[in-house]
Amino acid sequence: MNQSDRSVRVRLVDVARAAGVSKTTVSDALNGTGRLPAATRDHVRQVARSLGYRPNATARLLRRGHTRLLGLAAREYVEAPWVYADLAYFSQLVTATTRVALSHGYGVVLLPTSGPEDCWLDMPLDGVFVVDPVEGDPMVGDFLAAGVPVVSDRRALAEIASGARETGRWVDFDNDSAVRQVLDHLEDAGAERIAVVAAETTACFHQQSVGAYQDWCAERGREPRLVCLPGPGVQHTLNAVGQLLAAPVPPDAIFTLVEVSAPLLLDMIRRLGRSVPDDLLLVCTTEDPAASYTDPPISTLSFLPGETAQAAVELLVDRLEGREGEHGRLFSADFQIRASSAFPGRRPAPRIRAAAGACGPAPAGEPHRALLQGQSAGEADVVE
Amino acid sequence: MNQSDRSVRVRLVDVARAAGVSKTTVSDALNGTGRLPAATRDHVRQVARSLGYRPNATARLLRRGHTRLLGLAAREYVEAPWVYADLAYFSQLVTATTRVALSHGYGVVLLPTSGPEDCWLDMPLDGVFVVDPVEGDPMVGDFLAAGVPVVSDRRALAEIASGARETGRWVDFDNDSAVRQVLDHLEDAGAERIAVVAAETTACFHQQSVGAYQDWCAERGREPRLVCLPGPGVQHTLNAVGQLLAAPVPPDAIFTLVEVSAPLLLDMIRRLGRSVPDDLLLVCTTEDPAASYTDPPISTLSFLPGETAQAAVELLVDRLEGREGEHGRLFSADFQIRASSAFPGRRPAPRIRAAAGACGPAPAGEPHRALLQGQSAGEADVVE
DNA sequence: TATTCGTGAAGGAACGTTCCTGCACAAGAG
DNA sequence: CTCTTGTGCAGGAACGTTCCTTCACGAATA
Repeated sequence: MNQSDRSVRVRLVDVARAAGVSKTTVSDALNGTGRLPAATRDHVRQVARSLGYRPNATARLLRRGHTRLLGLAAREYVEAPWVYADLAYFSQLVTATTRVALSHGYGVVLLPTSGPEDCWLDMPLDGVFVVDPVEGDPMVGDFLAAGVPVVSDRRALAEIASGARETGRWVDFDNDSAVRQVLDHLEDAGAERIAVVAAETTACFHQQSVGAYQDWCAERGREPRLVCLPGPGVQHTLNAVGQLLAAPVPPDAIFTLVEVSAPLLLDMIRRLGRSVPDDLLLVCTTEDPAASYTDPPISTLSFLPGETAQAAVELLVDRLEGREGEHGRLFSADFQIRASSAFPGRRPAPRIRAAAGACGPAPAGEPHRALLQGQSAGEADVVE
Repeated sequence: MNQSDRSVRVRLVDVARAAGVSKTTVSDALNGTGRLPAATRDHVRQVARSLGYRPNATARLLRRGHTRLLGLAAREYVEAPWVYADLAYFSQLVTATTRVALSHGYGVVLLPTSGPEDCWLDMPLDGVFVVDPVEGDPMVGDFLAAGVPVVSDRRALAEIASGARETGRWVDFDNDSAVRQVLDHLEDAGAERIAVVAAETTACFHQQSVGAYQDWCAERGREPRLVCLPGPGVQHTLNAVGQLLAAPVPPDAIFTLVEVSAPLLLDMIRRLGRSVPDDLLLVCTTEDPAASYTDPPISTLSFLPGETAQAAVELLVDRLEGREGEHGRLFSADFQIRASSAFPGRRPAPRIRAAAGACGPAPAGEPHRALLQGQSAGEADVVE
């Protein structure tokens, strides 16, 4: 957009002059507004076309007061920018966000996760979706202070800037309940030494999940078998599993909290001389549909990036367009039980299963009550 | 950005009034421009901070004349929007585009692939990267006509709007050469019945690749064994492979042109009673690093989404910032030969291998000459 | 004939910045 | 004392739209 371009670019007034009308008339003719006879409208349109006129988006935006642009930031790996494209969760989240935003007439801008302070404020955004914000996230604070509506996927961190005019919206998952659901299932299936593979990040998701695992073990007097990966990449995960299986008393179930190619993990386990599900039960946290096509099919825990993104965008758009809807939405993870997590020939004990999908803005505290109840009492909604 | 917001939002003039100076002074103080003593500058800055002033991005953009926003559109599945997030190629391309753009100070807007005519022109973009444009792509034409620089990943389609002031830039791959490289390799390894799994799309990439395969077969008097998938998804690919292997005289090598989870494919082939590479050689077009961790590791053909995106963005940014650099760049695909594509105990014949990586704006026509030469003569650059 | 009414179109003020121009004043040079 | 030079700041014109207000004019009505 340099000097030569600028001078050659045809503007609204140029069309007006060429058509022998005022710029108001041109604007009205092109936008379908105002009171104009069809003849004038057509004439102006034809002149505009022949001159190759294209409205300047920025000027229009300035006048209209909104940009119809939503920001999307993935904050999890702010400090050590892992290539989050490798994670199906993120790429599905990005795609879904874009699709839903577009269906509401909004474009999506991928935001920098780092950079000069405040640099994100230079972008003309109507609203922002911050994925996995960090503690006291400055980005969230900045946007709220600037009056830009924010939706984040962590309820606890949504309302950072307490003095701001804006108040953050949120979409969240009940991680604790999800992890317990998987662990309970493995326990019911007969597993006695459940190992967990997690990542060594400060991300809310991992912290909460690992915490839930440790609590669950403590409640039962079991020793946690936890491996935390120092970084991303297939190799680390394979190493971790190898290490687990090489122990004197190896685990009889593995639950991965990091995204890994499920078929590859299965192949790897076989190469180490174990068989799923005969020697080892397996549950993977993954969004990769390949997991259901292996032999045996692998049980998966999904955090529904599509649904999350859809809810987030809708929350944001409602706010932007003045519809005062709900302020947040709590989801349950989707646990798909497949052959990889049941010892053959052994029938799992009946168990309560929390309903998957949205469950509304439930009150905080004891989010996994249903599961605990199911464990002690065993009423209603018995699955299988 | 409704009425209440608008009235409450603090503008440059508000700061000026509060600080008792003119808006020029405020602007200069905040931007570090003009001739101002430190005292004034600090005072203004403090007042601005205390009022919570945030500059309006749109107004600034309008005045400055550029938005520092780049558009990114994936056109391949315009008509039938396949969920391209499932394809590692696309998600890596998106990530790389974003990363490189940000490193140059540009944000990236994900563009709609369909929608009301011209709707993409409503976004305030400095330039656009159109991935896999269709024949006579209106999006490319519109942007060029509007004076927005475009870079696309198909050389042939880059310069659609012949009358436009702008002329498209491009990044491209030598598909023909890549496909022949793989086929030659398989032939050298001893394969006699090479089957290809492709997708039934109008995308340039598939058309060219399938064409290259058919030509290659014709040159040798071989019968092509081609399966075209009717849609995306794991299931179709698995079905196709199953169908191929169920033939009376099954292929002894499979080359997939569609993205599929390589470990899953391997698992699937084993379940059908075949062994890689003993009964069947395998080469997969994929960007998934998991392919190199299986047993045996799988040979892959990669179209280097990261490098492509980087080159595209740099081409675009050079143009935007007035640096008249190269007009396009031709890449070679990266063929990684691993154990899955060599019959054990058989040593492949020596072969010429084209250098991977950028090879500059080579003249069009007979792009695979090097390979053909290598086949007949066999000079220089022998690999292995 | 005077008054209303609807239609077609023009003029110009916003939107909130940036930046060019110019004024007042003080200090130094002649 | 006058002329230059430099500093510190203010005024206001852009940027290219949209949209509110006004106005002219012909037709229908009182």
